[in-house]
Amino acid sequence: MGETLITNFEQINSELVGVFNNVMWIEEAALKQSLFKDLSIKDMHTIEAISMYEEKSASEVARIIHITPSSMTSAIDKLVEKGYVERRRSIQDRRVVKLGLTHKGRIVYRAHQGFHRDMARNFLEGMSSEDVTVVQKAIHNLMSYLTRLLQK
Amino acid sequence: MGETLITNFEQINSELVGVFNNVMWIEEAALKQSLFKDLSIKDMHTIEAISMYEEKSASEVARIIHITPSSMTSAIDKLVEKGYVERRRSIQDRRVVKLGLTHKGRIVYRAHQGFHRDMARNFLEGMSSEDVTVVQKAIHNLMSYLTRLLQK
DNA sequence: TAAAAATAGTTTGACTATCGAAGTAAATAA
DNA sequence: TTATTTACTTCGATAGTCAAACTATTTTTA
Repeated sequence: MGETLITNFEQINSELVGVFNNVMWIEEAALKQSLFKDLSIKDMHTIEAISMYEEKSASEVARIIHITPSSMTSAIDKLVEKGYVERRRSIQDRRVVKLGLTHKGRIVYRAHQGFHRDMARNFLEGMSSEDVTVVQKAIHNLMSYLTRLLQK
Repeated sequence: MGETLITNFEQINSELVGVFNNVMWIEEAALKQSLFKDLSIKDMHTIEAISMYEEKSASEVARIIHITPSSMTSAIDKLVEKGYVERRRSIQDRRVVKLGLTHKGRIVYRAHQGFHRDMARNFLEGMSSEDVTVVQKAIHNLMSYLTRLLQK
């Protein structure tokens, strides 16, 4: 590895760390400045995991965001109270609670998607289509590395 | 934008979100499997912010990780008790608390740096030096977008 | 098919991280 | 010298998390 490459690696490494260490906090701060001040970034991730179309059960959502079912219960309690989420008992299996977004929940979901898109757009700023393919490979590399770690 | 490019954008967007939503959790899980089970990912970020060489005050570290000075006090209390961090009163200004890593703190700091490097290496896997430059630009785009948001 | 086991979610109690407000000690300005 | 500001700490309140025990329902099994 030449000196320039090493320098590149160091810079990429340190900016990657910078992004990871700040992105959550920035998302939280953006929420607090928005119309949805009553949501934390964790609430937002719950709403994101519930998502728009497929119905999910409480425990499925808990698994996605890595909290226990009991924590899920109290998280959902608050989101229901604030009017973002609906609880419905499943008809097929009456033990199961199906979660869905209310109108207000859908609005904030879409707004948050917009935030993510802005981030992705800025990520790819000024890239040719060949460049985009390279970046796509990189982010895919990273995601599959993390998935691999997750499975261990 | 052609259809392929749109598809690329969607995939990059969704993997980017996937990375952000999972990386903290994976770092936490990796810590729990390591020799340093008594550290949370937030403890690790505190240690990271204290860093190896330059002495930093308690309030500087608090600013870096976005917590209040009072939260910093109790975070440091625990890291001191567990033997990762040292408190020293500044001689120049005896109100100031300078923070430093102990031997054990330095070991875990280096281990965590290794974790980051592995991530960066996987991110760049199979890339030519031209590709690396492209990826470097992308991650730099993202970091400066976030920095811009942060300043607002 | 009746009883036992498993599953989905909730409640409870304990613990931890966080904050803001008030307090202390030291430095700086008036 | 006194008043103000600064750096940190203490205190009390609040929110998120978990594990264990519990309820209701479904599935298995004897």
